Amino acid sequence: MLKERAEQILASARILFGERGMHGVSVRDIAEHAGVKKAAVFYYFDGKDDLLERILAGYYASHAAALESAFQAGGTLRERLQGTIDAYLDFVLANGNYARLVQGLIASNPEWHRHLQRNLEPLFRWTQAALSELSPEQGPLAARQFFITLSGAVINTFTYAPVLELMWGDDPLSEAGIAERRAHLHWVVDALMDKLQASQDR
Amino acid sequence: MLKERAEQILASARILFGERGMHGVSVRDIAEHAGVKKAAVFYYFDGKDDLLERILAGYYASHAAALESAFQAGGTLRERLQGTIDAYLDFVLANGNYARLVQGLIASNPEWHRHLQRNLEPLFRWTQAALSELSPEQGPLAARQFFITLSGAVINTFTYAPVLELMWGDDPLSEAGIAERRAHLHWVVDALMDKLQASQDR
Amino acid sequence: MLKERAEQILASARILFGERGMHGVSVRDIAEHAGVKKAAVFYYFDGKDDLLERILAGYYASHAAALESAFQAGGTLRERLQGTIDAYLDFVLANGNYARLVQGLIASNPEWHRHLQRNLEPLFRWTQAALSELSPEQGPLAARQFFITLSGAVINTFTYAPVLELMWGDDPLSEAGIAERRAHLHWVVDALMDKLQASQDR
Amino acid sequence: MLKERAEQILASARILFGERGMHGVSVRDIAEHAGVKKAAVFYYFDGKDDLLERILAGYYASHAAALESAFQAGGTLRERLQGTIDAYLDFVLANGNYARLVQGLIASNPEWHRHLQRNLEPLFRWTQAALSELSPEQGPLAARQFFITLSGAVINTFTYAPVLELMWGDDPLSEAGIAERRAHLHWVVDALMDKLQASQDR
DNA sequence: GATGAATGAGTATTCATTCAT
DNA sequence: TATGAATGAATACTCATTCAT
Repeated sequence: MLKERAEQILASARILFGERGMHGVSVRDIAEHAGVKKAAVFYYFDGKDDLLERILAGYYASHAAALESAFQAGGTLRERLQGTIDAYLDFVLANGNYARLVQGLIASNPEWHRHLQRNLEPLFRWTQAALSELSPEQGPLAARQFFITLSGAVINTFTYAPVLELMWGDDPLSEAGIAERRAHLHWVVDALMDKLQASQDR
Repeated sequence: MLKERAEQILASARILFGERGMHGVSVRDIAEHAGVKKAAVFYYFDGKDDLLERILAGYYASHAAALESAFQAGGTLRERLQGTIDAYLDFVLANGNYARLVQGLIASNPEWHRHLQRNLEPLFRWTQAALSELSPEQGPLAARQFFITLSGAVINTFTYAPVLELMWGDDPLSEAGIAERRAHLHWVVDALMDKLQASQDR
Repeated sequence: MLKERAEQILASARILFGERGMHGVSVRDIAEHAGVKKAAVFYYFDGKDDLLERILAGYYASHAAALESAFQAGGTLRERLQGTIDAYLDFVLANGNYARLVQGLIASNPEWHRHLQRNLEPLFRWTQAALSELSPEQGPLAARQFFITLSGAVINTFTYAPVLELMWGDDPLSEAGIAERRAHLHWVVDALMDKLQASQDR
Repeated sequence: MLKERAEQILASARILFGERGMHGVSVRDIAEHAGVKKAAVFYYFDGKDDLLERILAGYYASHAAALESAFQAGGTLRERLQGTIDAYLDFVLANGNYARLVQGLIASNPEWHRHLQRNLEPLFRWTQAALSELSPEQGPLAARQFFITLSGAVINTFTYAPVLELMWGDDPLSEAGIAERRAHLHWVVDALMDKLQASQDR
């Protein structure tokens, strides 16, 4: 779709924004990383904000697509939730800096909140729909609470990773690390579903 | 301890850094917010980094203190974990921008990772010690996995709040919102402990 | 080689650094003197240090070239020494602020010593080579002593000039002044050579 | 005369100005070096310029005194010149940073030229008086030419020292280095006097 | 389609100096 | 006699962006 040149720039911006956050990266940095003249960045894009917007748009599109198919897969609710967790994990894994970028943005750039909200919305709607059988609309077991808890559990895997690596010595995002984390999250979902269904049965 | 003027400046920095992240705030902003001349900031502090360092130091000290007493309280493991979750929640609640500041820093300023790690360390050690009875050293049920999951569940309550507010219309950090969240987290801890103990008994 | 604009800036820096020393001149001063916006200075150069470095590099290159041909000219040792003095004098004369710049740097900016040394080195080596027939390696008549004495005698002509002008009323760097100084230096070289050869003959 | 505190500050300023030049030293640096509060510097002195002025005044007074006695000693002209060179050398040696300070000032701070001139004046008058028997008023052998040549030969010993040390490996201002230099300068004076008297006799 | 040149507005930080106490 | 507090003005340097070519 985009010219090769533009894709190059976008890719560099994606990497750098993810690593150092929007404010921590200059257009010069992006151009240099992309092996392109600074003015080219402005030729292909409408500036730094545009760059970020497109990166987010790309992420959101594939993020939503990834989760949608998981949500809409067949099987029990539990299986679909596990599938969604897997899809989420796989997506963030495949889109290296997504988690850090969004988290950094959410935590430090109020001007992007509305933007982020628009794109978080579908994810939330799906969670809500998926859990509607078991989850009340309000209260501590409402879908929205699980939304926060589970997305926090997934996202933090990635945002905390560089700090945890310093602490543990080994990389939490290595293949083994991710496998362990995935098993843990599955176990957590099981635990939550067990209890949710138990309280339902009562 | 610090002079009134310095306290004033530190408070402003705490607020602004929390709202917009370190890079998003200029010394000028801080000075203006504090009602002080820009040069006064440099008179009382050694620059922006020093300011951030002191803010973090303050946070960490009270954060650690808050969690320590919870970890070391009596009662069953389950009660102590619930107490810790409560303490964590209360701490972040009382230190408005702590979560956003740290999360923004972790996600966008690699140069602060080491610093953050030093102060996350005791928290992790305590979790590990607390869970040692039930939790294996390695694998999906290792303490470190619960550390990520639970701190993510707490932290995200706050970092996602402004975006969720846009989505839900009501403030997730209102008294009611926090009460609901707290109940949810207690329920989650129960769910996890139930399953952990069940697998132990087998 | 350099763009006109850059040359302009460099020229202004050369003048101002020479007049007031590195620390005594701000980038603003340079920009104003060059009739250029301050940011343009940073567009063309990597900052103040870069500017100084290039000025020095330029000076050194032409300085070395000027002295080299004199050292390597034919004739008796005495003639070659006289030629070198002339070349030195002519060079400093043609590069107005060279002497003041270097002297100011040497006397007040330790961080530039290494840099200055690297470029003084070839000059010293040549003196040493030139005098090797007459001069012992060590002691009061070693080449290095003559190096200091003679370069001091030349350099001081220029560095002291503005103060001497206040004292004498007439400009030591006027054509007549320089002619007188040149004759004096030739006389001095003759005096030194006479005595050096006399002690050799004995 | 001055309070101990003031003397302390003056001493520190003397050292630092000599090492890094006036512009390279801040009042803060001086205060810290002197182990005194910054405001104390302004209490005892009228600011940075005043400090420099007093340092120079002190130097000049002792400089003039040192040379005066040498000039006015008995003996042949040659002996008196040698004595003066010795006195000059000894003075600069005893007043470590004098040469560097003055040279740095002369080469980079036009505003101090008048000041320096006033204090160079007596030195020049004495040289002129001393050489009046042998030296014509005008031309290449005028006293003023010898003034430049000889003071340059002495002064450069000190200003170039740190750079020459990098080049030679050993310290030109060590006891041995100075002894060699002193012998060299005596030899130079002899050479100049020999030739001057020879041309006189003709 | 691409870019070298240029810049206005901003950044963190330093510094000599003043002054109330 | 001293100094902590305070600051206006300056400093080197960065940056997103524009625009003529």
